[in-house]
Amino acid sequence: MEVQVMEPRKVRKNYHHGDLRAELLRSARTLLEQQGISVLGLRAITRHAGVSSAAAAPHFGNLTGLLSALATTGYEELAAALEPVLEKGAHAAGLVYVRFAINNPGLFTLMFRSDVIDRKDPILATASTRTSRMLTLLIDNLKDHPPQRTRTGTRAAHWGKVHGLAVLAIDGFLDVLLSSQGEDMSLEDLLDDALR
Amino acid sequence: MEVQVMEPRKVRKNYHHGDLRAELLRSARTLLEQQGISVLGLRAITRHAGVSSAAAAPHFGNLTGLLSALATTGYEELAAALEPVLEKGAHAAGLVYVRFAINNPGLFTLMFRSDVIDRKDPILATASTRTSRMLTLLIDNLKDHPPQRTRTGTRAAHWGKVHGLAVLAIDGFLDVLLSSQGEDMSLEDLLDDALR
DNA sequence: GGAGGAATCTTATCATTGATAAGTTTGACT
DNA sequence: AGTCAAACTTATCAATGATAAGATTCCTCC
Repeated sequence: MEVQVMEPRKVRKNYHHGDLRAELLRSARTLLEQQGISVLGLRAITRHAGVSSAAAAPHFGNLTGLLSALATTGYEELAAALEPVLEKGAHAAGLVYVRFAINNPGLFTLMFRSDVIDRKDPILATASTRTSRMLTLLIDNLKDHPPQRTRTGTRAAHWGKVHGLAVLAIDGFLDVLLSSQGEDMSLEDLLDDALR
Repeated sequence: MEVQVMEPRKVRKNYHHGDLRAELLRSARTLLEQQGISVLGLRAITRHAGVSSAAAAPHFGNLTGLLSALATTGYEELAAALEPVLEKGAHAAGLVYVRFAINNPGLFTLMFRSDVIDRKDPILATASTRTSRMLTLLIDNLKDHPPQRTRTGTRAAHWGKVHGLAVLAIDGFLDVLLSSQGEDMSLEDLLDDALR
């Protein structure tokens, strides 16, 4: 239906979009969440944005550049969502992490698809390490003292659990777990339980 | 270098390979582990097997069919690796799970790439559910009683942790965790610690 | 044992993709 | 106003997966 907020800046006749870079990222994200990662081609994105298929090159170079930029926004959003709960303990933070994944399954998946994004892209690398540093910081604030573990072990254990739950939730395996069991339990309750 | 064991059955002149189906799966797996999932095209696989690019169609239909069959062998191998430790507790089983992922990173990744495999393929679905049933069975045998959890919650928590560690290990994030910390610790030790 | 029929494999072709060179339009700066 | 660089389009290329048509081989039934 092309919900198009009438943009006040440029008239957008033919050439020169105004902020094509941002709109390409928007289009890509919409397509990503609506139709999945497999349709996320250069032509589909530019078509959705209403420009020619070569219009992305000046802004992103190639498809990998565009997807890397999109993944970068994902890491930034995740970090922003994590920040308010930094002091609230790992349980709350785990929920935020998994909820972000469930609410943005395409984007979250893209963030860990090293075959289509360029991890050596400096901007992406910065955002990525910032987010993971935030995560380890968060885990280190943990109240329940490590029983017999290395600090690194504790970090891996928690991040692993949270990340695994996120991935399994996106792939539908948690729903399978839920429906195979008789107990009618919401996914949210299951996560709350598993993250305890 | 094309290490080619002289096959005794068919002479393999031109037509009729003998067991092309198996060889295509072998070629695909080799390429997958050697060069990553992004080069796993129909043409690359058939080229590696020394046949024409249309030779896979009679056996697998299309690329998705081939990759689904390959993923199926992955689920079967994982189940076979898990079976001997079924009684040994969740710690040992977790190690087996993650080791399988680390030793077969491409295959393991493919097994959870729902965009390139067909989860509705009956054979794949059978192998997949068999493996996950084995996993839940294994977790249910757990010694450490669930503290305050639903059984489903315990299953999700354990599978999540193990799967998350596997994924993070493949993507190199655990190495980052290890190297950022001063403690020189092997990945194996880290996993052993985190899975406790 | 040979002949037909079906399955396997090849060749040729098509639509589609990402990349890129060359040309056109626009905005910015002097 | 005039110039120049950036943004955008058009046209084209090599490569991909799919598939139809043809060649080869295996297998079964007479």
